[in-house]
Amino acid sequence: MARHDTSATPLGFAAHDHSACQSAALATADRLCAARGVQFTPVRRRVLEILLESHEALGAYDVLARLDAEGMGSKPPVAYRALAFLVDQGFVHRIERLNAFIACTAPDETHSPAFMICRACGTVAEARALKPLGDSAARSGFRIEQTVIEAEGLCPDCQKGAQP
Amino acid sequence: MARHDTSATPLGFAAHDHSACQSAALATADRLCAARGVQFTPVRRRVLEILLESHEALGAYDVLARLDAEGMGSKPPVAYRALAFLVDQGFVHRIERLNAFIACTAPDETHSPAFMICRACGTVAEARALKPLGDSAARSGFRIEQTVIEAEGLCPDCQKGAQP
DNA sequence: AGAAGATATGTTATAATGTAACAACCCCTT
DNA sequence: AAGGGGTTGTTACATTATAACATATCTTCT
Repeated sequence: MARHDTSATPLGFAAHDHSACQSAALATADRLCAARGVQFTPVRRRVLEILLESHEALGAYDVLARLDAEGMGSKPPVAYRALAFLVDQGFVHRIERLNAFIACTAPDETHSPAFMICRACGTVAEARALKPLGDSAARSGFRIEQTVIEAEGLCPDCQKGAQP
Repeated sequence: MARHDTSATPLGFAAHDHSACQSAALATADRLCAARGVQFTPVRRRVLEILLESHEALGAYDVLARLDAEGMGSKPPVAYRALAFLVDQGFVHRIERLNAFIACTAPDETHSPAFMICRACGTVAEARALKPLGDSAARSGFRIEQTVIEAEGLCPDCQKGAQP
């Protein structure tokens, strides 16, 4: 936890303009919610902002703690419901491996995301997933609706740091 | 829960000889533990047997309940430790999406597994994973050590059953 | 504007999942 | 038999998550 510069923080492992990416994501969320006729309420918006600000995977209780500090809700269901909404709308992804949530980097495109999780620094980078099962699924007759793809390893910075 | 025939139950979505697959998996585990100089203790063996018998993904507390019923341990750490051992040795996989564990179908080969999880009946089938990130990882410099690949959808049987 | 219905939030309470820490035991070697 | 490594037993607790119901807010229709 300590990734709060206003700009030029890494997105994944590449530098980017952080504040621009934040406001773009919020604008996209505004637009899509309006288009879909769903409510982008203050709590929901604030939770998305929290995830965008930190640009890390945060646990539901981390998010809740921030909401609580701001007087926006102190009980687990408040955070879980907002997170469920954001995940449903595709603005946030759940990282199963970490029981955590992270803002989507491309909320305006439907995509099957994949994540790279650094086991040393905890950074999570989103990537585009390839078809991970090839035709095993087709051959077996299984109809895939959604996939979880999460790679764990060492990010470029932490490799330099000489972790085993 | 209800998949306990002694043979010809589906492995994933294809029929197979269940009792043969069980005893083969146990023999492999015996052999590998001996080769690796680690102890295949009664609790560890029993946990693997439980997972092989059910041939489903079971939660840690499901496993614990069975151990308890047999007088082999009643406290969570007993189950969690045995499961951690089996996962370390590659005899069991953890399904992140379900917080559950399933016996590996190919414990003698090192592999990066992928799973197909039927959302209707809960059956979990193991498949071989393809490289799910292509060169995103290589391009970004991320060094992958382990991947979680879990597809959720409908198995062939449940598609017939007309789930939406 | 007002009422009805749908949606969202607040709250209580509890369920489900997972682990740290230490004591006791077992087996093997010295 | 003493010591050491690994395994198990147990206590206690931490973390993650949800059901259920009351209240509030928004939306739509008249």
